[in-house]
Formats: sequence, structure tokens, C-alpha cells
Amino acid sequence: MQATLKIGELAKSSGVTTKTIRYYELLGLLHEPERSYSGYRLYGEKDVERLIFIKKAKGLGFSLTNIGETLALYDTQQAPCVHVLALVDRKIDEIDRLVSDLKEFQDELTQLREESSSRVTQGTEQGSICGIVERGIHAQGQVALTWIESQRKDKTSS
Amino acid sequence: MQATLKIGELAKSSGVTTKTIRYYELLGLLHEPERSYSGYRLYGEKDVERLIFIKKAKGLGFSLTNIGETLALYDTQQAPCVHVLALVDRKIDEIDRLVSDLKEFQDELTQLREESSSRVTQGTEQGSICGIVERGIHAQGQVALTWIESQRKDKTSS
DNA sequence: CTTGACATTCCTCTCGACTGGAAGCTGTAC
DNA sequence: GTACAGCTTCCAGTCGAGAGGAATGTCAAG
Repeated sequence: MQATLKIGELAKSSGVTTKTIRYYELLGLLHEPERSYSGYRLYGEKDVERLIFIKKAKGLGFSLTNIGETLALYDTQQAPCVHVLALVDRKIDEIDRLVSDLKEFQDELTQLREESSSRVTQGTEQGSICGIVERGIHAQGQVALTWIESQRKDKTSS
Repeated sequence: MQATLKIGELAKSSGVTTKTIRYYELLGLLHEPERSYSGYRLYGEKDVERLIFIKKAKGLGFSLTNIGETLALYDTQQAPCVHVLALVDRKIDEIDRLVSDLKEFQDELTQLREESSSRVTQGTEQGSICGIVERGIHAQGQVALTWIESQRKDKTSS
């Protein structure tokens, strides 16, 4: 359990900013780290793993509170009581439901895709950026132009 | 396309508050509805479906912006251009990745569950609410007490 | 013709999850 | 010995997704 990383190094090896690390500590997701004589936070490899776990879970849509609970369960090396086991079971079931809902949603999208692609009239809209942007979406408030960007930043992870 | 529902009725049949409906309209997720002579918003069955779609997608973790894009695609009855098709494809792929990440995460939890349950020492902690709460989590900042609540409100849907 | 439920707009507040920046300390490099 | 990156705390701002509430209008019932 050697604590050798300064916060900036932890940030680099986990891909999480120093700001965020301190914030997670504040929330109790990370334990209070050791400190150097001068007060610098010092971390070890475990902390890298922990941060990556958090990042991953967050990417899957879990809230920090929720992640905190799961971590707390990891932390307690005591026998967990029946209540907590039941909660983990519930979480597992929840993921099952989530997955099947996602699948269903994906099916809808796929179907939409099929229908749509059969309507593509062989790109007679060469000059314009995208016919849809001009005709359909523009009217709605140019949401489309930020689409690609939002896609990019939405799931930079994984 | 008869528009007969007032906002409160739409709210009831979709399970979304009137506040939220107006907010979605503001964001462009819902079209500007017809209005009665006195200025009341008037909706039809399509709007119920649309709201339920939004609710569902939101429950799956998509952002309102993201949902807006998808709806925009639904809306355009024109042939969608190749760009948009590609984006839908990407979204479909994303869901694939999301699902497999979730599965993986679930496996980790299941494993944790197994390990943990083998440590349950046959409930010698009758009197206390939960041994874990007392011993493990309490130290971390009583996160555990809000756990059940957060579970409840996190996924009230589906 | 007033009461009460529901509608309208507009403006502020909340909550989660950060991010930015000020003011000051540390530690290595030249 | 001073410059500069990197650390500290603390406080304020932002963004998404709404919720709360004031002031006012509408409409059916008694």
C-alpha cells in the first residue's frame, strides 16, 4: 500500500481531473488520502483502479451517490448484512431490465433506420450539407448542427 | 389529427408534469401545439406517444438533446440524407457497446455478491438495523441511509 | 356572479456534477 | 534567489433538467 502519486499524476493515470478527484473525495467516493509533510495528497495504485471504476460506472449512467453505495460495499471487509445483499440483487436485476429496455429501444431505431434508408432517393442533394438539416430540422431550431458534437462528448469514454 | 387534450390531460395520460411538458416545448422536443381560442395548449394522441417515447428514452439514460435529435429524424418525412443514417447507425452501435459494458458491470456485481454472501455469518446482528451501516459505512459518512431512497427515485420508471 | 380547478407567462430556485478562479504554499531548475 | 509548475483551500459559476411560485386569465358549477 505505498502512496506515491500526487494528485496530478493520479489524474493523468485515471483520466479524471484534479478538480474532480477532490470533488469525489468531498463526496466520500474516495477516502481521505495520505498527505505528504507539506500537505500534498498522496495516492496509490488502488486509487487509480477506484477512479477508473467510478468513471466506468458513471459512463454507464449510474449516479455518484449510487456508485458511492457500491464502493462502500466493496470497502466493508466485514460480512455484509442481508439488507445490503438484497440491494445488490436489486441492482443486478435493474441492469437486466435496463439491458432489455435498451435492446428494445435499439430495435425501434433499427426499424427506423430500415424504413428511412429505403426512402433515400439516391443523394440528389449533392450541394447542400444535408437535406434534412435544411428542410426538416432547421425549422425545429437547428438542433442538428450540434448533434455530432453532442454524440462525441456524450460518450467519450469506453 | 384532432387536438383535444389540454395540457393537464396530456400530463395525466403520459405521466409527465405540465411543467415538464412546457419545458420540452421550450427545448423543441415537442412542437408548438395548437391553441384554443383562449390560448390553452391543445394536444392529440400523437403527443401522448411522443411524450412516452421521450420518457422511455430518458429512462434509458439519453439526454434530452440526444432525444431531440432522434425525434427530429422521426419528424422529417423527407428522405434522410446519408449523414443522418450514419448517425443512427452509430447510435445503434453505441447501444451495443453500452449493453455489453453493462453486462460486464453486472458480472462484476454478481461476483461481488457471491463473495459477499459467502461471508454472511448467519445474521448475528439481529438488533441493529444493519451491521454494515454501523461498522463500514457509518465511517464513510452515512451514505448508506439514503441508499434505499436513491434506489427508489433513481429508476421509478419501467 | 363568485368560487375553484385549471390554464397562461415569467422569474427564481434546486440538485447533481462538475469547472473556474483567486490567494497562497511547495519544490525543482536555472 | 527567483521563476514557474503544481499543490492547497475556498468560494462562485455553469449546465442540464426540471420544480416552485407569483400574478393573472378562463371556464364550468352552484
